[in-house]
Amino acid sequence: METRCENCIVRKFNSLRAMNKEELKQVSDAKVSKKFKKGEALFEEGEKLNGVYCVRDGVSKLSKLSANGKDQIVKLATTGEVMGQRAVIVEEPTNLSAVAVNDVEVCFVPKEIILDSMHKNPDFTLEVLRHMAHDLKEADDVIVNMSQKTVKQRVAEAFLYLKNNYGVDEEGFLNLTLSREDIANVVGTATESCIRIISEFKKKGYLKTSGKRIIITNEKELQDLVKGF
Amino acid sequence: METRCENCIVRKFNSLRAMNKEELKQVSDAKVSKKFKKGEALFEEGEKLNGVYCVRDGVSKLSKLSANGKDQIVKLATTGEVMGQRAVIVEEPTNLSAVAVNDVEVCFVPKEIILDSMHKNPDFTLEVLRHMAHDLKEADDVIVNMSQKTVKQRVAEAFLYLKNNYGVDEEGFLNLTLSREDIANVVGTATESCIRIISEFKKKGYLKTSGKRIIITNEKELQDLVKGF
DNA sequence: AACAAAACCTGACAAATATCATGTTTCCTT
DNA sequence: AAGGAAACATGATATTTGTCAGGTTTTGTT
Repeated sequence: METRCENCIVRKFNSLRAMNKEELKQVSDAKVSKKFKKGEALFEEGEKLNGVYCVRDGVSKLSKLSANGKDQIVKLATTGEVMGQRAVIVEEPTNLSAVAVNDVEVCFVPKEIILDSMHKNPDFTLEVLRHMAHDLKEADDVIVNMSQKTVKQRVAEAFLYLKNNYGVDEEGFLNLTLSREDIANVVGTATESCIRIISEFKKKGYLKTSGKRIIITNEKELQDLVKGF
Repeated sequence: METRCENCIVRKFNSLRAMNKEELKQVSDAKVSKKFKKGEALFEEGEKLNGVYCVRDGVSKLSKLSANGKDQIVKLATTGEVMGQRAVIVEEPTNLSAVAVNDVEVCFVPKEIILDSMHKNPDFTLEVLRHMAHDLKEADDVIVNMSQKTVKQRVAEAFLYLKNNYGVDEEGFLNLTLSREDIANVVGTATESCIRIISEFKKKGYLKTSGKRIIITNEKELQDLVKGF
Protein backbone atom coordinates (compact mmCIF):
# COMPACT_ATOMS: atom_id res chain seq x y z
CA MET A 1 0.00 0.00 0.00
CA GLU A 2 1.19 3.49 -0.88
CA THR A 3 2.36 5.36 2.17
CA ARG A 4 3.96 8.48 0.69
CA CYS A 5 1.53 11.38 0.33
CA GLU A 6 3.40 12.56 -2.75
CA ASN A 7 2.10 9.54 -4.60
CA CYS A 8 -1.30 9.21 -2.98
CA ILE A 9 -4.17 9.36 -5.45
CA VAL A 10 -6.65 10.35 -2.78
CA ARG A 11 -4.91 13.69 -2.51
CA LYS A 12 -5.95 14.61 -6.06
CA PHE A 13 -9.47 15.17 -4.84
CA ASN A 14 -8.80 17.50 -1.95
CA SER A 15 -7.01 20.70 -1.16
CA LEU A 16 -3.71 18.94 -0.53
CA ARG A 17 -3.19 18.86 -4.26
CA ALA A 18 -2.16 22.51 -4.06
CA MET A 19 0.78 21.69 -1.82
CA ASN A 20 4.30 21.77 -3.18
CA LYS A 21 6.86 18.99 -2.90
CA GLU A 22 8.42 20.09 0.36
CA GLU A 23 5.08 20.58 2.02
CA LEU A 24 3.92 17.18 0.95
CA LYS A 25 7.08 15.66 2.32
CA GLN A 26 6.37 17.29 5.66
CA VAL A 27 2.83 15.98 5.65
CA SER A 28 4.00 12.56 4.68
CA ASP A 29 6.56 12.41 7.46
CA ALA A 30 4.14 13.61 10.12
CA LYS A 31 0.94 11.84 9.15
CA VAL A 32 -0.36 8.84 11.03
CA SER A 33 -2.57 6.23 9.42
CA LYS A 34 -5.60 5.22 11.49
CA LYS A 35 -8.32 2.65 11.02
CA PHE A 36 -11.83 2.66 12.41
CA LYS A 37 -14.40 -0.11 12.36
CA LYS A 38 -17.99 0.47 11.30
CA GLY A 39 -19.73 2.35 14.07
CA GLU A 40 -16.60 3.69 15.75
CA ALA A 41 -16.20 7.41 16.34
CA LEU A 42 -13.26 9.25 14.79
CA PHE A 43 -14.00 12.27 16.92
CA GLU A 44 -16.82 13.74 18.97
CA GLU A 45 -18.60 17.09 18.92
CA GLY A 46 -16.90 19.50 21.29
CA GLU A 47 -13.52 17.80 21.07
CA LYS A 48 -10.41 19.79 20.25
CA LEU A 49 -8.89 18.42 17.09
CA ASN A 50 -5.14 18.27 16.82
CA GLY A 51 -5.22 17.76 13.11
CA VAL A 52 -7.28 16.92 10.09
CA TYR A 53 -8.44 13.55 8.80
CA CYS A 54 -7.85 12.76 5.16
CA VAL A 55 -10.11 9.89 4.13
CA ARG A 56 -8.29 7.12 2.31
CA ASP A 57 -11.13 4.66 2.28
CA GLY A 58 -14.65 4.28 3.63
CA VAL A 59 -17.40 6.71 4.53
CA SER A 60 -18.04 8.66 7.73
CA LYS A 61 -21.11 10.53 8.86
CA LEU A 62 -20.62 14.02 10.23
CA SER A 63 -23.37 14.79 12.67
CA LYS A 64 -24.48 17.18 15.36
CA LEU A 65 -26.57 16.37 18.39
CA SER A 66 -29.74 18.42 18.70
CA ALA A 67 -31.38 19.55 21.92
CA ASN A 68 -34.00 16.79 21.69
CA GLY A 69 -31.33 14.11 21.65
CA LYS A 70 -31.40 13.25 17.99
CA ASP A 71 -28.39 13.24 15.72
CA GLN A 72 -28.63 15.30 12.59
CA ILE A 73 -26.29 14.09 9.88
CA VAL A 74 -24.95 17.16 8.15
CA LYS A 75 -22.65 15.53 5.62
CA LEU A 76 -21.21 12.21 4.50
CA ALA A 77 -17.43 12.31 4.02
CA THR A 78 -15.93 9.98 1.45
CA THR A 79 -12.58 8.92 0.04
CA GLY A 80 -10.57 12.02 -0.84
CA GLU A 81 -12.35 14.36 1.52
CA VAL A 82 -10.77 16.05 4.49
CA MET A 83 -12.56 16.15 7.84
CA GLY A 84 -11.90 18.54 10.67
CA GLN A 85 -10.55 21.34 8.50
CA ARG A 86 -13.03 23.88 9.74
CA ALA A 87 -12.25 23.36 13.40
CA VAL A 88 -8.49 23.46 12.77
CA ILE A 89 -8.71 26.70 10.81
CA VAL A 90 -10.70 28.62 13.39
CA GLU A 91 -8.88 26.85 16.24
CA GLU A 92 -12.08 25.98 18.04
CA PRO A 93 -13.50 22.67 19.25
CA THR A 94 -15.23 20.87 16.42
CA ASN A 95 -18.96 21.39 16.06
CA LEU A 96 -19.50 17.95 14.54
CA SER A 97 -18.99 14.30 15.44
CA ALA A 98 -17.57 11.85 12.93
CA VAL A 99 -18.62 8.20 13.00
CA ALA A 100 -17.58 5.47 10.57
CA VAL A 101 -20.49 4.25 8.43
CA ASN A 102 -18.42 1.35 7.19
CA ASP A 103 -14.79 0.43 7.85
CA VAL A 104 -12.76 3.59 7.42
CA GLU A 105 -9.09 4.31 6.89
CA VAL A 106 -7.76 7.82 7.29
CA CYS A 107 -4.49 9.70 7.43
CA PHE A 108 -4.30 11.98 10.41
CA VAL A 109 -2.28 15.12 9.67
CA PRO A 110 -1.20 17.30 12.64
CA LYS A 111 -2.67 20.76 12.52
CA GLU A 112 0.68 22.56 12.79
CA ILE A 113 1.60 21.38 9.33
CA ILE A 114 -1.68 22.53 7.86
CA LEU A 115 -1.62 25.92 9.55
CA ASP A 116 2.01 26.43 8.62
CA SER A 117 1.31 25.80 4.95
CA MET A 118 -1.62 28.16 5.08
CA HIS A 119 0.57 30.99 6.21
CA LYS A 120 3.20 30.31 3.60
CA ASN A 121 1.46 29.01 0.53
CA PRO A 122 -1.42 31.16 -0.76
CA ASP A 123 -2.27 28.61 -3.43
CA PHE A 124 -2.94 26.03 -0.76
CA THR A 125 -4.98 28.43 1.35
CA LEU A 126 -6.97 29.44 -1.70
CA GLU A 127 -7.60 25.82 -2.55
CA VAL A 128 -8.88 25.15 0.97
CA LEU A 129 -11.00 28.26 0.66
CA ARG A 130 -12.52 26.99 -2.58
CA HIS A 131 -13.44 23.71 -0.97
CA MET A 132 -15.00 25.47 1.97
CA ALA A 133 -16.90 27.79 -0.35
CA HIS A 134 -18.26 24.71 -2.04
CA ASP A 135 -19.29 23.15 1.27
CA LEU A 136 -21.02 26.38 2.23
CA LYS A 137 -23.06 26.39 -0.94
CA GLU A 138 -24.08 22.82 -0.31
CA ALA A 139 -25.07 23.73 3.23
CA ASP A 140 -27.26 26.55 1.88
CA ASP A 141 -28.95 24.07 -0.41
CA VAL A 142 -29.57 21.71 2.48
CA ILE A 143 -31.16 24.52 4.47
CA VAL A 144 -33.56 25.27 1.65
CA ASN A 145 -34.38 21.60 1.18
CA MET A 146 -35.01 21.09 4.87
CA SER A 147 -37.41 23.95 5.16
CA GLN A 148 -39.19 23.81 1.83
CA LYS A 149 -39.41 20.16 0.88
CA THR A 150 -41.58 17.45 2.37
CA VAL A 151 -40.08 14.47 4.16
CA LYS A 152 -41.08 12.28 1.24
CA GLN A 153 -39.19 14.49 -1.20
CA ARG A 154 -36.15 14.53 1.02
CA VAL A 155 -36.10 10.75 1.34
CA ALA A 156 -36.37 10.40 -2.43
CA GLU A 157 -33.54 12.88 -2.82
CA ALA A 158 -31.39 10.95 -0.36
CA PHE A 159 -31.61 7.79 -2.45
CA LEU A 160 -30.76 9.68 -5.62
CA TYR A 161 -27.84 11.23 -3.82
CA LEU A 162 -26.58 7.83 -2.72
CA LYS A 163 -26.82 6.50 -6.24
CA ASN A 164 -25.10 9.50 -7.82
CA ASN A 165 -22.30 9.72 -5.30
CA TYR A 166 -21.56 6.10 -4.47
CA GLY A 167 -23.01 4.25 -7.43
CA VAL A 168 -24.47 0.76 -7.62
CA ASP A 169 -23.00 -2.73 -7.83
CA GLU A 170 -23.44 -5.27 -10.66
CA GLU A 171 -26.86 -6.25 -9.40
CA GLY A 172 -27.98 -2.66 -9.11
CA PHE A 173 -27.81 -2.38 -5.33
CA LEU A 174 -26.66 0.95 -3.90
CA ASN A 175 -22.99 0.65 -2.97
CA LEU A 176 -23.44 2.60 0.22
CA THR A 177 -25.94 1.00 2.58
CA LEU A 178 -27.29 3.17 5.36
CA SER A 179 -29.58 2.01 8.15
CA ARG A 180 -33.11 3.39 8.16
CA GLU A 181 -32.15 5.38 11.22
CA ASP A 182 -29.20 6.96 9.43
CA ILE A 183 -31.35 7.89 6.46
CA ALA A 184 -33.86 9.42 8.87
CA ASN A 185 -31.04 11.41 10.46
CA VAL A 186 -29.82 12.66 7.11
CA VAL A 187 -33.30 13.68 6.10
CA GLY A 188 -34.25 15.06 9.49
CA THR A 189 -37.27 12.96 10.35
CA ALA A 190 -38.39 10.21 12.71
CA THR A 191 -37.11 6.72 11.93
CA GLU A 192 -40.68 5.38 11.70
CA SER A 193 -41.66 8.03 9.19
CA CYS A 194 -38.63 7.15 7.11
CA ILE A 195 -39.46 3.43 7.18
CA ARG A 196 -43.04 4.15 6.24
CA ILE A 197 -41.97 6.18 3.23
CA ILE A 198 -39.54 3.50 2.09
CA SER A 199 -42.39 0.95 2.33
CA GLU A 200 -44.54 3.24 0.24
CA PHE A 201 -41.78 3.58 -2.37
CA LYS A 202 -41.50 -0.20 -2.47
CA LYS A 203 -45.26 -0.59 -2.99
CA LYS A 204 -45.19 1.95 -5.79
CA GLY A 205 -42.28 0.15 -7.43
CA TYR A 206 -39.70 2.91 -7.02
CA LEU A 207 -37.44 0.74 -4.86
CA LYS A 208 -36.68 -2.90 -4.21
CA THR A 209 -34.97 -4.20 -1.12
CA SER A 210 -33.11 -7.30 -0.07
CA GLY A 211 -32.28 -7.15 3.61
CA LYS A 212 -31.01 -3.64 4.09
CA ARG A 213 -29.64 -3.40 0.57
CA ILE A 214 -31.63 -1.25 -1.80
CA ILE A 215 -32.13 -1.01 -5.57
CA ILE A 216 -33.65 2.04 -7.19
CA THR A 217 -36.08 0.59 -9.72
CA ASN A 218 -37.69 3.80 -10.94
CA GLU A 219 -35.29 6.70 -10.85
CA LYS A 220 -37.49 8.92 -12.99
CA GLU A 221 -40.41 8.79 -10.56
CA LEU A 222 -38.14 9.66 -7.66
CA GLN A 223 -36.76 12.63 -9.60
CA ASP A 224 -40.24 13.85 -10.43
CA LEU A 225 -41.25 13.54 -6.82
CA VAL A 226 -38.30 15.68 -5.75
CA LYS A 227 -39.23 18.30 -8.34
CA GLY A 228 -42.74 18.40 -6.94
CA PHE A 229 -44.85 16.53 -9.49
CA MET B 1 -18.43 60.93 5.07
CA GLU B 2 -15.28 58.83 5.01
CA THR B 3 -14.51 57.64 1.52
CA ARG B 4 -11.04 56.13 1.88
CA CYS B 5 -11.10 52.43 2.74
CA GLU B 6 -7.90 52.86 4.73
CA ASN B 7 -9.87 54.81 7.30
CA CYS B 8 -13.17 52.99 7.12
CA ILE B 9 -14.28 51.54 10.44
CA VAL B 10 -16.57 49.04 8.79
CA ARG B 11 -13.52 47.24 7.46
CA LYS B 12 -12.44 46.30 10.97
CA PHE B 13 -15.21 43.75 11.11
CA ASN B 14 -14.49 41.88 7.91
CA SER B 15 -11.68 40.16 6.11
CA LEU B 16 -10.44 43.38 4.52
CA ARG B 17 -8.72 44.17 7.79
CA ALA B 18 -6.00 41.73 6.77
CA MET B 19 -5.09 43.78 3.72
CA ASN B 20 -1.94 45.84 3.65
CA LYS B 21 -1.70 49.53 2.79
CA GLU B 22 -1.13 49.12 -0.93
CA GLU B 23 -3.94 46.66 -1.27
CA LEU B 24 -6.31 48.94 0.56
CA LYS B 25 -5.32 51.78 -1.68
CA GLN B 26 -6.18 49.67 -4.70
CA VAL B 27 -9.53 48.77 -3.21
CA SER B 28 -10.22 52.33 -2.32
CA ASP B 29 -9.44 53.58 -5.81
CA ALA B 30 -11.53 50.94 -7.51
CA LYS B 31 -14.54 50.73 -5.22
CA VAL B 32 -17.89 52.25 -6.08
CA SER B 33 -20.38 53.33 -3.45
CA LYS B 34 -23.95 52.21 -4.10
CA LYS B 35 -27.21 52.86 -2.35
CA PHE B 36 -30.33 50.73 -2.32
CA LYS B 37 -33.76 51.57 -1.00
CA LYS B 38 -35.67 49.20 1.23
CA GLY B 39 -36.95 46.36 -0.92
CA GLU B 40 -34.52 46.84 -3.79
CA ALA B 41 -32.38 43.94 -4.96
CA LEU B 42 -28.60 44.25 -4.83
CA PHE B 43 -28.25 41.12 -6.92
CA GLU B 44 -30.28 38.10 -7.94
CA GLU B 45 -29.72 34.38 -7.67
CA GLY B 46 -27.99 33.07 -10.79
CA GLU B 47 -26.35 36.40 -11.61
CA LYS B 48 -22.63 36.59 -12.26
CA LEU B 49 -21.11 38.92 -9.71
CA ASN B 50 -18.30 41.18 -10.85
CA GLY B 51 -17.27 41.97 -7.33
CA VAL B 52 -18.15 41.84 -3.67
CA TYR B 53 -20.42 44.08 -1.63
CA CYS B 54 -19.07 45.48 1.61
CA VAL B 55 -21.95 46.68 3.75
CA ARG B 56 -21.47 50.18 5.11
CA ASP B 57 -24.94 50.60 6.52
CA GLY B 58 -28.26 48.78 6.61
CA VAL B 59 -29.29 45.13 6.48
CA SER B 60 -29.85 42.84 3.51
CA LYS B 61 -31.51 39.47 3.36
CA LEU B 62 -29.72 36.71 1.46
CA SER B 63 -32.24 34.26 0.13
CA LYS B 64 -32.71 31.38 -2.25
CA LEU B 65 -35.83 30.53 -4.18
CA SER B 66 -37.16 27.03 -3.56
CA ALA B 67 -38.91 24.81 -6.09
CA ASN B 68 -42.31 25.63 -4.60
CA GLY B 69 -41.82 29.33 -5.20
CA LYS B 70 -41.01 30.41 -1.66
CA ASP B 71 -37.96 32.38 -0.67
CA GLN B 72 -35.83 30.91 2.06
CA ILE B 73 -33.76 33.52 3.84
CA VAL B 74 -30.40 31.93 4.57
CA LYS B 75 -28.67 34.85 6.26
CA LEU B 76 -29.03 38.51 7.19
CA ALA B 77 -26.00 40.60 6.23
CA THR B 78 -25.23 43.64 8.34
CA THR B 79 -22.80 46.54 8.55
CA GLY B 80 -19.27 45.22 8.23
CA GLU B 81 -20.16 42.04 6.41
CA VAL B 82 -19.15 41.22 2.89
CA MET B 83 -21.66 39.75 0.45
CA GLY B 84 -20.90 37.85 -2.70
CA GLN B 85 -17.52 36.55 -1.55
CA ARG B 86 -18.41 32.93 -2.09
CA ALA B 87 -19.47 33.39 -5.69
CA VAL B 88 -16.40 35.48 -6.51
CA ILE B 89 -14.02 32.92 -5.02
CA VAL B 90 -15.38 29.93 -6.89
CA GLU B 91 -16.08 32.09 -9.97
CA GLU B 92 -19.60 30.81 -10.34
CA PRO B 93 -22.94 32.60 -10.55
CA THR B 94 -24.20 33.43 -7.07
CA ASN B 95 -26.55 30.95 -5.44
CA LEU B 96 -28.31 33.64 -3.41
CA SER B 97 -30.28 36.82 -3.98
CA ALA B 98 -29.66 39.91 -1.86
CA VAL B 99 -32.49 42.31 -1.08
CA ALA B 100 -32.34 45.40 1.12
CA VAL B 101 -34.39 45.00 4.31
CA ASN B 102 -34.00 48.70 5.06
CA ASP B 103 -32.07 51.40 3.24
CA VAL B 104 -28.65 50.00 2.48
CA GLU B 105 -25.33 51.53 1.55
CA VAL B 106 -22.54 49.35 0.23
CA CYS B 107 -19.13 49.63 -1.34
CA PHE B 108 -18.81 47.52 -4.46
CA VAL B 109 -15.29 46.15 -4.91
CA PRO B 110 -14.38 44.64 -8.31
CA LYS B 111 -13.48 40.99 -8.09
CA GLU B 112 -10.10 41.36 -9.80
CA ILE B 113 -8.78 43.24 -6.79
CA ILE B 114 -10.04 40.61 -4.37
CA LEU B 115 -8.73 37.68 -6.39
CA ASP B 116 -5.42 39.40 -6.92
CA SER B 117 -4.92 39.93 -3.21
CA MET B 118 -5.85 36.32 -2.54
CA HIS B 119 -3.06 35.10 -4.74
CA LYS B 120 -0.52 37.44 -3.23
CA ASN B 121 -1.40 37.87 0.42
CA PRO B 122 -1.87 34.64 2.40
CA ASP B 123 -2.94 36.58 5.49
CA PHE B 124 -5.85 38.02 3.60
CA THR B 125 -6.82 34.67 2.12
CA LEU B 126 -6.62 33.08 5.54
CA GLU B 127 -8.79 35.79 7.00
CA VAL B 128 -11.41 35.23 4.31
CA LEU B 129 -11.14 31.53 5.02
CA ARG B 130 -11.78 32.09 8.70
CA HIS B 131 -14.89 34.09 7.95
CA MET B 132 -16.15 31.43 5.61
CA ALA B 133 -15.42 28.73 8.18
CA HIS B 134 -17.54 30.70 10.61
CA ASP B 135 -20.37 31.00 8.11
CA LEU B 136 -20.20 27.28 7.47
CA LYS B 137 -20.56 26.50 11.15
CA GLU B 138 -23.55 28.78 11.38
CA ALA B 139 -25.06 27.07 8.36
CA ASP B 140 -24.62 23.69 10.07
CA ASP B 141 -26.43 25.04 13.10
CA VAL B 142 -29.27 26.28 10.94
CA ILE B 143 -29.59 22.84 9.34
CA VAL B 144 -29.94 21.22 12.74
CA ASN B 145 -32.44 23.82 13.91
CA MET B 146 -34.52 23.44 10.78
CA SER B 147 -34.82 19.73 11.07
CA GLN B 148 -35.00 19.22 14.81
CA LYS B 149 -36.87 22.20 16.20
CA THR B 150 -40.54 23.04 15.92
CA VAL B 151 -41.74 26.12 14.10
CA LYS B 152 -42.62 27.69 17.44
CA GLN B 153 -39.09 27.18 18.73
CA ARG B 154 -37.61 28.60 15.57
CA VAL B 155 -39.78 31.70 15.73
CA ALA B 156 -38.80 32.23 19.36
CA GLU B 157 -35.17 31.82 18.38
CA ALA B 158 -35.54 34.34 15.58
CA PHE B 159 -36.68 37.04 17.99
CA LEU B 160 -33.83 36.30 20.37
CA TYR B 161 -31.45 36.47 17.44
CA LEU B 162 -32.79 39.86 16.40
CA LYS B 163 -32.41 41.18 19.91
CA ASN B 164 -28.88 39.84 20.36
CA ASN B 165 -27.60 40.98 16.99
CA TYR B 166 -29.37 44.27 16.41
CA GLY B 167 -30.37 45.30 19.91
CA VAL B 168 -33.32 47.37 21.06
CA ASP B 169 -34.09 51.09 21.16
CA GLU B 170 -34.79 53.23 24.25
CA GLU B 171 -38.35 51.98 24.47
CA GLY B 172 -37.30 48.37 24.13
CA PHE B 173 -38.41 47.83 20.55
CA LEU B 174 -36.23 45.59 18.40
CA ASN B 175 -34.02 47.78 16.24
CA LEU B 176 -34.43 45.58 13.21
CA THR B 177 -38.05 45.26 12.15
CA LEU B 178 -38.89 42.44 9.79
CA SER B 179 -42.24 41.82 8.18
CA ARG B 180 -44.12 38.70 9.26
CA GLU B 181 -43.44 37.28 5.86
CA ASP B 182 -39.70 37.81 6.23
CA ILE B 183 -39.70 36.16 9.64
CA ALA B 184 -41.61 33.24 8.14
CA ASN B 185 -38.99 33.01 5.39
CA VAL B 186 -36.15 33.02 7.88
CA VAL B 187 -37.81 30.34 9.95
CA GLY B 188 -39.00 28.32 6.99
CA THR B 189 -42.73 28.27 7.56
CA ALA B 190 -45.96 29.65 6.13
CA THR B 191 -46.65 33.33 6.81
CA GLU B 192 -49.97 32.48 8.47
CA SER B 193 -48.32 30.01 10.83
CA CYS B 194 -45.79 32.65 11.76
CA ILE B 195 -48.49 35.24 12.47
CA ARG B 196 -50.43 32.74 14.56
CA ILE B 197 -47.39 31.98 16.68
CA ILE B 198 -46.66 35.68 17.19
CA SER B 199 -50.27 36.14 18.31
CA GLU B 200 -49.86 33.29 20.75
CA PHE B 201 -46.66 34.82 22.11
CA LYS B 202 -48.49 38.10 22.59
CA LYS B 203 -51.33 36.37 24.46
CA LYS B 204 -48.83 34.60 26.69
CA GLY B 205 -47.06 37.88 27.40
CA TYR B 206 -43.76 37.02 25.73
CA LEU B 207 -44.07 39.82 23.20
CA LYS B 208 -45.75 43.17 22.78
CA THR B 209 -46.31 44.88 19.47
CA SER B 210 -47.02 48.35 18.22
CA GLY B 211 -47.66 48.29 14.52
CA LYS B 212 -44.93 46.09 13.16
CA ARG B 213 -42.51 47.04 15.88
CA ILE B 214 -41.93 44.40 18.53
CA ILE B 215 -40.81 44.32 22.16
CA ILE B 216 -39.66 41.12 23.83
CA THR B 217 -41.33 41.23 27.23
CA ASN B 218 -40.32 37.81 28.53
CA GLU B 219 -36.95 36.76 27.21
CA LYS B 220 -36.57 33.92 29.70
CA GLU B 221 -39.72 32.15 28.53
CA LEU B 222 -38.61 32.41 24.93
CA GLN B 223 -35.23 30.96 25.83
CA ASP B 224 -36.85 28.08 27.72
CA LEU B 225 -39.09 27.40 24.79
CA VAL B 226 -36.11 27.17 22.45
CA LYS B 227 -34.39 24.77 24.85
CA GLY B 228 -37.48 22.59 24.80
CA PHE B 229 -39.16 23.21 28.15
C1' DA C 1 -58.38 63.15 3.64
C1' DA C 2 -59.40 59.43 0.44
C1' DC C 3 -58.05 55.59 -1.66
C1' DA C 4 -55.69 51.51 -2.86
C1' DA C 5 -52.38 48.27 -1.83
C1' DA C 6 -50.00 45.79 1.21
C1' DA C 7 -49.57 43.78 5.49
C1' DC C 8 -51.68 41.64 9.22
C1' DC C 9 -54.98 38.52 11.46
C1' DT C 10 -58.26 34.61 12.41
C1' DG C 11 -61.12 30.54 11.63
C1' DA C 12 -62.01 26.13 9.58
C1' DC C 13 -60.19 22.45 7.69
C1' DA C 14 -56.85 19.20 5.43
C1' DA C 15 -52.51 17.20 5.12
C1' DA C 16 -48.18 15.88 6.90
C1' DT C 17 -45.59 14.14 10.49
C1' DA C 18 -44.47 12.48 15.20
C1' DT C 19 -45.33 9.39 18.81
C1' DC C 20 -46.46 5.20 21.12
C1' DA C 21 -47.24 0.49 21.13
C1' DT C 22 -46.40 -3.86 19.44
C1' DG C 23 -44.98 -7.43 16.36
C1' DT C 24 -41.66 -9.34 12.94
C1' DT C 25 -37.35 -10.02 10.72
C1' DT C 26 -32.44 -9.88 10.45
C1' DC C 27 -28.04 -10.19 12.24
C1' DC C 28 -24.53 -11.12 15.52
C1' DT C 29 -22.50 -13.79 19.22
C1' DT C 30 -21.67 -17.78 21.49
C1' DA D 1 -27.95 -23.78 15.71
C1' DA D 2 -29.98 -21.06 19.54
C1' DG D 3 -30.74 -16.94 21.80
C1' DG D 4 -30.90 -12.23 22.19
C1' DA D 5 -30.27 -7.68 20.51
C1' DA D 6 -30.85 -4.59 17.03
C1' DA D 7 -33.08 -3.21 13.08
C1' DC D 8 -37.19 -3.12 10.53
C1' DA D 9 -42.16 -2.75 10.03
C1' DT D 10 -47.04 -1.32 10.74
C1' DG D 11 -51.27 0.32 13.06
C1' DA D 12 -53.64 3.71 15.85
C1' DT D 13 -53.64 8.14 17.35
C1' DA D 14 -52.23 12.88 18.57
C1' DT D 15 -49.92 16.92 17.22
C1' DT D 16 -48.10 20.10 14.20
C1' DT D 17 -48.27 22.65 10.26
C1' DG D 18 -50.09 24.20 5.81
C1' DT D 19 -53.83 25.91 2.97
C1' DC D 20 -57.79 28.45 1.73
C1' DA D 21 -60.94 31.93 2.56
C1' DG D 22 -62.38 35.80 4.51
C1' DG D 23 -61.78 39.55 7.37
C1' DT D 24 -59.31 44.07 9.55
C1' DT D 25 -55.63 47.24 10.08
C1' DT D 26 -51.74 49.79 8.56
C1' DT D 27 -49.16 52.27 5.21
C1' DG D 28 -48.06 54.92 1.42
C1' DT D 29 -49.60 57.82 -2.36
C1' DT D 30 -52.17 61.18 -4.62
